[in-house]
Amino acid sequence: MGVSKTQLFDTRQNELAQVARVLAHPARVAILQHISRQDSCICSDLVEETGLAQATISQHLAEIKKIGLLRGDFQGRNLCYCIDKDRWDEIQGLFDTFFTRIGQQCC
Amino acid sequence: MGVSKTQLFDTRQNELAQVARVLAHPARVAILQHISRQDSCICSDLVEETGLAQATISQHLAEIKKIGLLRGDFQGRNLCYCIDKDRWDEIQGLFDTFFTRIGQQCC
DNA sequence: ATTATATATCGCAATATTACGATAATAAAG
DNA sequence: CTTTATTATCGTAATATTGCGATATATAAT
Repeated sequence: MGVSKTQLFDTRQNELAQVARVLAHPARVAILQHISRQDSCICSDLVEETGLAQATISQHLAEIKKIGLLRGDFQGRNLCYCIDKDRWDEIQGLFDTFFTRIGQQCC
Repeated sequence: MGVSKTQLFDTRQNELAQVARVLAHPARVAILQHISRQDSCICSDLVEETGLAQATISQHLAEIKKIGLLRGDFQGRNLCYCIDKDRWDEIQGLFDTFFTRIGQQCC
């Protein structure tokens, strides 16, 4: 059929999967790294940086926004994005808990 | 077009994305959790556990194997999988580095 | 208000993923 | 060697993702 049967799984499993999906594309990994490297946040020389089209970058940004990781503010002409640190730490915690629990129980 | 342009990104970015992709489905998260919960490893009552078809579970297991996270041994009739702890720790490290670096630099 | 620049959205094509039934392959038991 | 139980693979259908050109929207400057 081809539809993910999310109803078979619990909230935590679905949430982790949803967040992992955002990191499951190298462009989105690169975008997050690039945004974080700028002292003050950054707009979209991401297009130059990555070599992807503007529409494509905008779509990837939308995916990252969906899980609450981005905040955008206009600075002059430019819309500058930065990472929402609280949400970032929260998600880091999600992964850390997942990895640590399984790592302890396993084998 | 619809092809991920992996050549635009570096090895680390692609590796993280590839690993994240495996975690990007709740069934695979659930499978990993379930395998880790068994003292000795587990075979496939995963089908019962999840409610997915046997072929589907087998496919998900293959995805998890691709990134080196599973080791399988026959015990009697049953093929019992367990998590490769070394690889698990390695991947935990990958995510931890990624999250920590970005978390420090950002904003 | 108009213009210039930046970003988002739409529509489409190509490819990838998810799921499952059917079937093949594998390993223990008889 | 044959049978039985378990897991893997194949083929296929439905849906999702990726990417981009074209276009719409939004903000700042004039």
